[in-house]
Amino acid sequence: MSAKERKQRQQSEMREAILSSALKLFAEEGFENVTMRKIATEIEYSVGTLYLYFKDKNEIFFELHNKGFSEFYKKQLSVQKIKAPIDRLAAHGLAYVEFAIDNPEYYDLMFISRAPAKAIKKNKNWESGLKTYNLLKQNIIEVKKAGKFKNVDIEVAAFSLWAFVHGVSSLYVRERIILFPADSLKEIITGSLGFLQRAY
Amino acid sequence: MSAKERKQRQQSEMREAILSSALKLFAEEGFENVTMRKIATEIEYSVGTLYLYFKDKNEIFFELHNKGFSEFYKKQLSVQKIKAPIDRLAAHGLAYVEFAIDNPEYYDLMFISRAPAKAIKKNKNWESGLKTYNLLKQNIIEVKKAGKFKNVDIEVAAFSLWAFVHGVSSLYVRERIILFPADSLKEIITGSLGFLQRAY
DNA sequence: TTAACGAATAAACAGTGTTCAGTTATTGGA
DNA sequence: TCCAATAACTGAACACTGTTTATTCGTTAA
Repeated sequence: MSAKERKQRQQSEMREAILSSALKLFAEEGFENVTMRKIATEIEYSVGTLYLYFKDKNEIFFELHNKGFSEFYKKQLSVQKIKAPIDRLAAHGLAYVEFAIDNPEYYDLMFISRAPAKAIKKNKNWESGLKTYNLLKQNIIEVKKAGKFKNVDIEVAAFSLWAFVHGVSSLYVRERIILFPADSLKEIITGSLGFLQRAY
Repeated sequence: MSAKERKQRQQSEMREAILSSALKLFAEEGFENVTMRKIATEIEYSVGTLYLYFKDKNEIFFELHNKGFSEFYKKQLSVQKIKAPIDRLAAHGLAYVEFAIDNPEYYDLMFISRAPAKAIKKNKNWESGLKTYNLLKQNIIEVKKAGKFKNVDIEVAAFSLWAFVHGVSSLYVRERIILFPADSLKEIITGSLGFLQRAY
């Protein structure tokens, strides 16, 4: 059945082509400026063809959302080599914010935008997000073992830390930190990460 | 010149009518489902008329954004009657998150959505936001006087606290807390506000 | 060779924000 | 009271958006 196999290969190649074009436009022009027609033009097919490979626009961005999470997880893992639990947790938070600053479009898609969130509910594929969240919880457990975080529920601590780094990241991504002069921005952000360590 | 005065009054009445229709639709159907044609139908005028009173759709939502900030500020002020600085700051944070939960559309417009942010840059009217931010800083200063928050820069502390409550609020508003069962949500949020107090 | 099937297309649909020539209403002076 | 000038309003049209579908084209299997 090599004919069928080729068909399947061609199909997944087409999906891949659509995704990488979408990704390119997405990075260049931002989420809101990516249209189905632009993607179609980019891959040199007609608009209708896109709908043979993806249910709708949300499904395309849901796939990019997954790609984002995969890179995100990789970045988080790179921090795990740090031995001291407390330093590791601090680096974890910094890595989180750095990802958002370096990949604002991805971060938007993953944690702010509503578009792919709709697709998530159906696919119940928040799995990728859970994996990184469990990494965080694991690091908190080890900090607890190291004697800090006494009398703090793990769930509460994890959510709190997440909320904090997400707060910093989303204020940055959605440009709500205009208050601060651009050069003091980095200082404020790292300072604020240091601030949270007082809660340890 | 009472004729001119009447003209001006009629003009501002029309703006008000447009805004309250937009607000109504906005609260009922959410930001994305409010169209210029729907607003026009609501006030029983044609679409074109809207553009005689507002430059574009963003300008309408920029005004609603201002209304939101006004209510927001009121809510923040209600906390100022608390005498003990530390309790007051805690209540301040809680009031912030409560506002977001009770007025998700407003919160979205004020701190997440990109639409009115475009209008902000031109009108440089972030003033309303600054007022509430200064309130926060004032409360931090008083907590410092009460002997806490030693060796912490006020700017850093203010940004950190803001980022934290915004993190909680925006995760809620954009529905990224699906992880947690609905009934434990409140517990998590209040618990997380308590967590931050460890940094005091 | 031909019938069947799958892939790709292009036109059309219903919706969006925005513009602007044309119509109507209101005004203030003769 | 009449009439020009001005202001207010309209709705059709424009250029877009995502999505659907009848039709065409190329490939495959008998």
